[in-house]
Amino acid sequence: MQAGYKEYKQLNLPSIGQEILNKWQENNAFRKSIELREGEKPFVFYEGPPSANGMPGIHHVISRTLKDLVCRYKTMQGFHVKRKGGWDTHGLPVELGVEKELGIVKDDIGKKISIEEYNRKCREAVMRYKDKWDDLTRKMGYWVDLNDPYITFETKYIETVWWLLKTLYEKDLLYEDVSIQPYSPAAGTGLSSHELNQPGTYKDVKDTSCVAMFHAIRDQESHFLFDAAQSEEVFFMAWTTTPWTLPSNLGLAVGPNIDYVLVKTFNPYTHQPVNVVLAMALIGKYFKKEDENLPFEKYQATGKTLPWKILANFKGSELEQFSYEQLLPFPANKMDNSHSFKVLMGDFVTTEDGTGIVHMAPAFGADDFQIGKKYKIGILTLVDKQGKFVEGLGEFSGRFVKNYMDDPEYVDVNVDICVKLKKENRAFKIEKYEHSYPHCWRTDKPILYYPLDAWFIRTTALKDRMVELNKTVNWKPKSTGEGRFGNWLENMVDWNLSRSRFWGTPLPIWRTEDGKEEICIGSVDELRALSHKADQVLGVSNEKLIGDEPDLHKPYVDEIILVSSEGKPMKRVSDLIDVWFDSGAMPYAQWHFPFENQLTFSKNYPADFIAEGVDQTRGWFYTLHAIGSLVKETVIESLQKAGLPTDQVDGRAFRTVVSNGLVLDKNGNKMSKRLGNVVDPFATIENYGADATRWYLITNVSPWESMKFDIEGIREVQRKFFGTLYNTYQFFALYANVDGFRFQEDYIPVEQRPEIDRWILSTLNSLIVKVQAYFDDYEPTIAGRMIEDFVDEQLSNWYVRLCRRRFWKGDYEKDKICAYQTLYECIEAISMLMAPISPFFSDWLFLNLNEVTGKSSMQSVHHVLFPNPNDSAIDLALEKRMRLAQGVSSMVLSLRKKVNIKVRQPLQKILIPVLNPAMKEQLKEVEGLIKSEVNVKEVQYLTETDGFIKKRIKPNFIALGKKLGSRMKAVSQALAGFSQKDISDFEKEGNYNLSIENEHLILQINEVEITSEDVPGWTVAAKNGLTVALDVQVTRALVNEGYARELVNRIQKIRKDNGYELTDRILVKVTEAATLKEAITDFNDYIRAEILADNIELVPEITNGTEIEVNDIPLKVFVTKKA
RNA sequence: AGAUCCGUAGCUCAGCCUGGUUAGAGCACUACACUGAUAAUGUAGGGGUCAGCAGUUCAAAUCUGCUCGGGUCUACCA
Repeated sequence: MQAGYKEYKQLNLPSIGQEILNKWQENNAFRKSIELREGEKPFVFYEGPPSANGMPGIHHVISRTLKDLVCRYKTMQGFHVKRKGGWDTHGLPVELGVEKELGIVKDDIGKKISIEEYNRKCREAVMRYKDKWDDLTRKMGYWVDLNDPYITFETKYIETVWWLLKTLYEKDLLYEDVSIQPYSPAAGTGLSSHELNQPGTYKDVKDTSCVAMFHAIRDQESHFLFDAAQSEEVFFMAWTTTPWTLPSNLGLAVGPNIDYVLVKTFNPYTHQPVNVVLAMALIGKYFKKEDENLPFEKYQATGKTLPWKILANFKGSELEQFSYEQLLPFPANKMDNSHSFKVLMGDFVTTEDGTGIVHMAPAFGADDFQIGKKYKIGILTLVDKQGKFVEGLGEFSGRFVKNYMDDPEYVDVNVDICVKLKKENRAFKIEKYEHSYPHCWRTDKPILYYPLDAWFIRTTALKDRMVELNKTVNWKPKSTGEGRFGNWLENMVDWNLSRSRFWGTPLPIWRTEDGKEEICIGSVDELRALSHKADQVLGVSNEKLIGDEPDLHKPYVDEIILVSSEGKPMKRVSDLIDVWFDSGAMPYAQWHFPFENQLTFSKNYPADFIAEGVDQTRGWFYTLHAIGSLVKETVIESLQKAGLPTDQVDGRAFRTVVSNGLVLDKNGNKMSKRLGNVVDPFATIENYGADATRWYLITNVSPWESMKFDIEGIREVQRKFFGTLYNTYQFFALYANVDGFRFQEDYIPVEQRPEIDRWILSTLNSLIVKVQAYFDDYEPTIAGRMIEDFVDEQLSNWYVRLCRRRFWKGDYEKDKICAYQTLYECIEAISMLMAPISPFFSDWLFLNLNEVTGKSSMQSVHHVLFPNPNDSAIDLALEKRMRLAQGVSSMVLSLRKKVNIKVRQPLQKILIPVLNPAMKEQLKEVEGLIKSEVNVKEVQYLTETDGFIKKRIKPNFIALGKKLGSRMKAVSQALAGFSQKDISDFEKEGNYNLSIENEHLILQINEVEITSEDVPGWTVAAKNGLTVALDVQVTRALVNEGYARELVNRIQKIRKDNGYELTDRILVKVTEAATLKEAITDFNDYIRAEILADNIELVPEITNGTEIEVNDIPLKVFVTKKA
């Protein structure tokens, strides 16, 4: 234990952070905080694994602060809160980073670099910034166990993932299918729907769109068109924003119930007469009303007018199976299929855009594919997986359909296709069209829809369960769960698991070449047994691939050959799985469940709490939730087998989820490296400390709202909150050291302490109630703001200010000890209340106190239990009347200001009109505080009988509103016209008869509000129904007292300037000044007591004294320390 | 294009759910004061058509509808 409280020169938050960090390290504070709660009720938290292949940013600080504060709070509440860290290590971000670094593209893998080598690079790259992350974790005070994290690339982790996959496979929830999927040519892989739903994937782009003209073929069915046109030039018009799909066109879809027209007109580009078919509703998009039926013979190529005329009307259904000529025939898209190039019926066709006729390229659109299948029109995939046209497409062969390679010389092939169509009289309108289009979340390149074989999880089969379970999840904010997440679940599609990449968890499915037999492997043992069998049956050599510590990654797993029941070799399908499955599997895989740690798992499932950014709504939150819902039964079975309880398992992976918002820069722009407005979290913590940073991030806005990050805000928090609290501590330490207060005396019961002590303790306990409630409700922002208000407004600006004298005046006896005990308790409680948010400063504060008093046996504030409110200390009436005192004081100070009388000048009295005895009682209790605070000698209460008060009456709108309705206005007016006598009659009777618009009304006294407004003849201030008048008369005695206090003040300043100790006694000489002599004589005792002088000597002349002024009177004083 | 959240002082935010008559706080700015907590503090001042319009109501920042502006999300819209 230390002798005295540490005192400091100034507040230095970063160095406090450093100091406490060292202390934590020495004491293993984090580990101990968990060990201390061993055996207590667990509170389960899951850490969403970050990927360490990028630098951490300030937005990571906010979500981690949030996680940390909840875990610290729950620990302080007595829960056992384990916090296992984790790393997300697979997936596209890593692979693309490595490709960039090595200067290769996907196609080079396996050619220029072996897969083995490539994956080794990925494994290295993924932990590239691990040190930085660990450093940030430490410095920001995020307590998470980094010694034993789960790592998604480890064999054990993958084994659990495989177990999950096998579970799904066996339930027929994992299947393979061909479908049109979002595909990223730049990344070389398909994407899942939730990858497509990452923020920012949809971007507005300007594409060349084109209305193409498909030449109709005259036959038995279609001849009426040609007859109506009296021409062979009849075209179907179809609009596309992706002209590159036109060579793959195999059909045109129309809405069966949509009205179409045949229009005679000219091609605006070639000026040839043409007849076109389009939806009637869309005529206006291509033709002007005033051009209708203009004489065709007057049409001029250069003219602004385009004559047109409707020749025929018909429904879409009448066009079924009409044939047309292939638009862009090439060797590569020659079709020998009688079903191709026909007009088809499509219910999805609308007349909102385009022409009402939809061009169908089954390879590149899901709708197209479906319809195409139905009508057997075939499929043309004329684009390869790199995104370029295949051979056999003439001048377009080998060209990228979009600029996937970042080629500055790239010429848009879409434009060239349009130009070709234009020249061939096959384009009616070509224009730039702006629309939003999905882009790959990693490469930022446009995706395309592409036919792929892929493995899917049948999430839709469990949709209802997922929706139901979601309703029982506590979402913060609620709207994210109901809206964003709820809608997402409602519109769920099956989860596309396949990724054709290299660095990821391989899909553990092996099959024979003919595809007849297939097996899903669910554990390493199973793989080992089967490969051993294959060694024997097939004579292959799997042995070396699957030793004690097998690497389950590519290329090794691909080399393992298994054997089917018929003795045929089975090879692994080439797919890897979506990296999001890895992270969604963490509740199980982090414990290597069910292979090990069943007990630990059962105690840590599901999570009570998780928190990440909103961007994870459709990412991690979804995959956790989906997997939890899908494997519920299997988890229960496994636990039962292990003889463990299962009542915790209901399919939810988490019970409460907090999604925090984006961090924007101070102007509200998204932070991005490109804009250079990213905030470096290390520098911020370095300069301002983690405490101020965390406090700012939490208290500025609710976590789920996007926050505008402004460094000024941290500065303000530092000054306003931490500065004030530091000052309060410093004040306490200063005097407690003088008096040797170490909380050794008997505890003085609260009810025996002075009013003001009882008040601050009551306020403190009320604060504890509220802070607990808000923390419990995951509303740390409000909790923090309340602590702030208490520290600034109540503790520092009222309690300490009013009690200052109690700490430095008088002997060390009961009142003083009360003051010390009270202030100590407040500071100590604050250190605990704020500990979850600002862990360093709070611990520093706690330890500074506790190292002297030894009140707590704990080594850290994070080991103690969170304060519980002492209900008996709460006295709401007291809190209320103190607010009254604060109000009165504030008004008196403002009156003093108005008449320019400084507070140091004592005044005789204030007058307060009281409307009832209760009010007077309330005020009387706090009278002493008011008097000393505003430096007046007495408080005089004016009652009605004094005849001084002028009252004002107004309706109590809430009470009267319902009763009066529309007569409210009239009553309000009537009351405004009340005389003083009317009001006092009303008060006397308790009710009043009012006649409004020939109607009699009886108003009750509680239906109006009566306040005092004025004390005639006095300067008054009024606020919230309270009025105060100040007696501004300054008598001679008061003037002298003012002088005395002024003199005391000057001499105190000299004491301080001379650097005397608080307890030093002094000798004082003062030059004689006529004006002051009386004051010094009359208030001699007072002055000496204040300045700790035995005597004040009045002398004619001082040669080497200090010159001072007392109320503009110059004089000299000479102060020396008494030997 | 739809869904959703948001729009209150120069800035950051309360208040809105549950309507009630002078719309608050902090920061910033200006002036004055205070000074044994002093890189603090107090008092005063300027600064708001509560985005706009319409409706409901005796009464609207608050409830409803529409419009505008911003964010986020949804979308296989050809």
